[in-house]
Amino acid sequence: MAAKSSQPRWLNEREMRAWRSYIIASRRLLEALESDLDGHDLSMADYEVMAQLSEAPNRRMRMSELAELAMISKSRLSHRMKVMEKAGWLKREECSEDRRGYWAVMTDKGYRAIVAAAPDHVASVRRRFIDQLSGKEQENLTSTFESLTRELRTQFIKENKQ
Amino acid sequence: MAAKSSQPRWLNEREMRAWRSYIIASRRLLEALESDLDGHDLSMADYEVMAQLSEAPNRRMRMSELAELAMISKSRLSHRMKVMEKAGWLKREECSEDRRGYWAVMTDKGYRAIVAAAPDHVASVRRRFIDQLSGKEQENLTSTFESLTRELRTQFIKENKQ
DNA sequence: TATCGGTAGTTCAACTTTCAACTAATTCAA
DNA sequence: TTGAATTAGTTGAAAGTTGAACTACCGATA
Repeated sequence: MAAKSSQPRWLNEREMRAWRSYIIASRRLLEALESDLDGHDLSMADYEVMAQLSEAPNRRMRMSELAELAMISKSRLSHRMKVMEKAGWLKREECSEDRRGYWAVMTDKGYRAIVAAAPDHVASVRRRFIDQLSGKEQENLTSTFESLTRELRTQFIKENKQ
Repeated sequence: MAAKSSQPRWLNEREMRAWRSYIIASRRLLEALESDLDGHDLSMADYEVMAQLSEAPNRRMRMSELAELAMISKSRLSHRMKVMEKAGWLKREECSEDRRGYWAVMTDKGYRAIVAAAPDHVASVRRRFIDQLSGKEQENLTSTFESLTRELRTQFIKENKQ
C-alpha cells in the first residue's frame, strides 16, 4: 500500500519525464510485441508459458512452478491450459509423487509451435526494442531494472509476510 | 509484423539480460502500482482517463481525444465510461459542433475522487520506481525511452499507412 | 493415528477487454 | 447537391482475467 502523506512530493520535471517516457514507451512496445505474435496465435503470456515449458527437463513442469516462472496466477494458468490443451499444444498428467498435483507437459505439436514462433518473436523483440538500444544503454537498463526487481521483491516480502 | 529470417539472430547474453530485466521489473512494477490503487477503486487505466480529463480545459474532452491520450481503444473507453458514469465520476454530453460526437465531462464528485487518489498514486510511483533511480539513471532512462517511443511511432506509421 | 493447518490445483461468477458490426453525422469531390 | 468514403462513438458477443471458494491431499504434531 502507498504511504499516506499530508504533503505529497509531486514529481519534478526530470522525474515526470522519466516516468512518462517509461510508461508510454512500454505501452507501445508491449502492444507491438503482442501484435507481432498474432500470426502464431499466441499472446505474450501464452508464449511465456510455452517457452518456459519447452526449456524444462522433458518439457514438463508442475503447474505451480510454471505459473511462477511465467509470472501469472495459478487460476489464470489453469484457464490458459484448458485453451492450449484444446489446441493440442499441452496436456496435463497426474503427478504420482504428490497426488494433489499435475504436470504440465508439452506435446510435440506444442514444441513445433513454439519452435516456429520463437524466431519471429526474437526478431520482433530485437526490432522493437533491443536493436534500438546501444550497448551502453542495454547495460544501464539492465543495471537499473535488475536492482529495481530486487527492491520490489524486498518491498513485496515486507508488505506480505510477517 | 516481424520480418521472417532463415537465420534468426538470437539474443546474446547482454541483450538477453537487458530484455529479461526490463520485462520482469516491468511486470512487478505494474502489478505493485495497480494494487496500490485498489483502495481508491481505480485501475491504472481508469486513473489515466480521470487524470487526463481533470487536466483538460473545463475538465471536458472529446471521447476520441481522451481515448488517444489515455492510450486505450475507443471501444474500451466507451465501456469504462459507462462504469465511471454509474459511479458518478463522469458524464457524457452531446457535442453541438459535431453531432456525431460527445464530450466526456468530469463531475465534481469525479474531481474529488481523482484529487484524493493522486497523492497516493504519486507516492506509489515514487516509492516503487522513481525514488529507486538515481538522477543519472532517470536521465538515461528518459533518453532511451523517449527515443524508443519515437522509433516505435515511426515503425507504426510505416506499417499501417500507405 | 487423528487432527489440523497448509499446499496444489480447479471452478464459478463477476468483471474487463477485444473485435467486428452498426448507426449517424460529416466531408469531399464531381 | 448528391452520393461515396470517412469519422465519432456505441453495442453485443466472445474471449480473457480475477479472486474467492472449493476439493483433495500432504505433513507435522501430539
